[in-house]
Amino acid sequence: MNMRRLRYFVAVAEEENFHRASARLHIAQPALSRQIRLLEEELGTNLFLRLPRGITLSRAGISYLEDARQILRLSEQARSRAIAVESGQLGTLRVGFHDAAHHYPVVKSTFKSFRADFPNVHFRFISSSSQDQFEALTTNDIDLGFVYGWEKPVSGLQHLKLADDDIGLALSSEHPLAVKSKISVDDIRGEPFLWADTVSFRSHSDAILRACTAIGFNPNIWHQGLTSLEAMMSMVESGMGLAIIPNAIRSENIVVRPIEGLSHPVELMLVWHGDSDSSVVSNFIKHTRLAM
Amino acid sequence: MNMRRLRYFVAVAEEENFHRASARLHIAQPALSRQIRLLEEELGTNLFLRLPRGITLSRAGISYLEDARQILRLSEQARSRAIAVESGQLGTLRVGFHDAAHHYPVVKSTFKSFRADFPNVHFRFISSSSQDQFEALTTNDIDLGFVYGWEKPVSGLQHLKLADDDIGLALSSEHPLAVKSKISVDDIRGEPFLWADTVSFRSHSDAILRACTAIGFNPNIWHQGLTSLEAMMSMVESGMGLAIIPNAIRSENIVVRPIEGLSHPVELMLVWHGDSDSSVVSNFIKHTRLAM
DNA sequence: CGTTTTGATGCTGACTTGGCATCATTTGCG
DNA sequence: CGCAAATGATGCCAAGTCAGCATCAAAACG
Repeated sequence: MNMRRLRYFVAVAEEENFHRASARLHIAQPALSRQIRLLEEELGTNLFLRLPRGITLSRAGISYLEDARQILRLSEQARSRAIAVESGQLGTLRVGFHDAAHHYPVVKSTFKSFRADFPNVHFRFISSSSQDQFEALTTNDIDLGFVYGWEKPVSGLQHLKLADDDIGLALSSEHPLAVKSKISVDDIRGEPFLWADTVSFRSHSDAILRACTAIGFNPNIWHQGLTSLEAMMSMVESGMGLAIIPNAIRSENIVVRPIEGLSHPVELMLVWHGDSDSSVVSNFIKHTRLAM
Repeated sequence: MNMRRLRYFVAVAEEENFHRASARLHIAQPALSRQIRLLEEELGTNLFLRLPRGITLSRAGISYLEDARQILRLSEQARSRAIAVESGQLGTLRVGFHDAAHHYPVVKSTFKSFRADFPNVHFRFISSSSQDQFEALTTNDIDLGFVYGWEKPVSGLQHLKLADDDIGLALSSEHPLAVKSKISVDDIRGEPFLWADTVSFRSHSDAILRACTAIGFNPNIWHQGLTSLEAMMSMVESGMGLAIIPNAIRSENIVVRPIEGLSHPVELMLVWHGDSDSSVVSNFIKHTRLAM
């Protein structure tokens, strides 16, 4: 079966005349006559009724005309869609997200700018830890990852640093210490602390604890097991205790203050697979660079 | 664009391997390799990523695969539908109906039998007078007509007589005359009569009037302008008067009795266009003959 | 380091398609 | 009525398309 035959058939069906159709198709009439006959033989049924003068669509032809038009439409659509996908105008991006990423303005502006230029690209968002994202990138389960922490990407992955940050003390804005612009370790010795779940935040929470003990501060961990930044902040706001979180994390009724001597640098990075030559991905990376 | 290429593409995409796909398609591997390249050139985009070892679908390829499958499915469907239409298994029949036709059992049994054998044939029913049906048949606006009356079909139309009938007197079963099995003209002289609308029933009502006067009966037309048999019968049942209708017309609480000497033969006919060689139409006619 | 796997390329013959000339039939016009 | 126009069909040939075969190139495997 040849698409050309379908095009020819549609032309003849529309003109109900071989000569006019052949002119429209820029081929000679006998060629057209034959192609229609071949199409009919291929289908095993007549598409036209041969009247003493001229032709008309048969019942089978009427049915086939509808389908032929749809096939041609679909065929053209298939081509343009493939090209749109190729050029990155159309498609789906699977993006891994560390929850903290949403607190950095560069993320919002990147998506805003990308969406303005590529409205037909769909996103699939996958919230997961940085380690899981490295994993997912190498197994090609996601196309891009917004990774947060201090881990360096594994080999074969490329990355772009989006933001630098360090940790500080989160406390309710009604807390007496909120008035101070810089907190010393002595200020918070004995204060009750909220602590992240050691499974969800893995080495992250360990590293923070190590940084604290390094400056001679042993936090009084009052409540623990919080599995998200949102949960942590909600508890801080309720006055359940203080928490150590990245400085950029903002929430109503909460202030974050640096702690003298305490440092645990963290980075927000966009990470992707090195040998992916996909236009959607590289377009996204380009927009991220522009949005910084 | 060639459907074959789409089939080849789907095979390669499914196998992700030229050799296996070529075996499945019963062609040599180089031929397949080239057809895929030609398809890619035709589309203007790569469908596969050439990896150092083997191939994978590109993003464009994934998109195109979906569309290619649909095109192939549709193409096969188009063919089988055309053949089904050709053989009369599928399609639409436009059938003209004189309202009286529904009172003859042969109509019901014809449709029942036809529907059992051809469940995929759709009907479009068009209620219209016999004259309008002859017209519609010649202009190919309907495929079949259930025509009622005494008019002979115009030339170029073929017909099959389904039922013979004659006219009689319709009266409420509570009417004193209902006990008589045969009515004489003297019985009904002076009785109030319901009469059909002379426009809707045209020459039909004239002819009946002529038949009445021919036997010296001048009906006392009390109410007139009824445009359907249903309306007429409803009025008869209400005791508004008597009516002259075909004997076969039956309704609850109404009896129809022959009138001595009065005759106006009417026929129910199936009429169709002589040079239509459509299978659906001829199948329907065959079933009608069987149902008689 | 040779063998296997996997895709690409060059060449040739067979099939497909289009153009040209021509035919057959019907219709319309003087 | 007879001739021209309209309309589709057929025969033949050249150009294009496609498949098979042999072969190459690169990478992986043992």
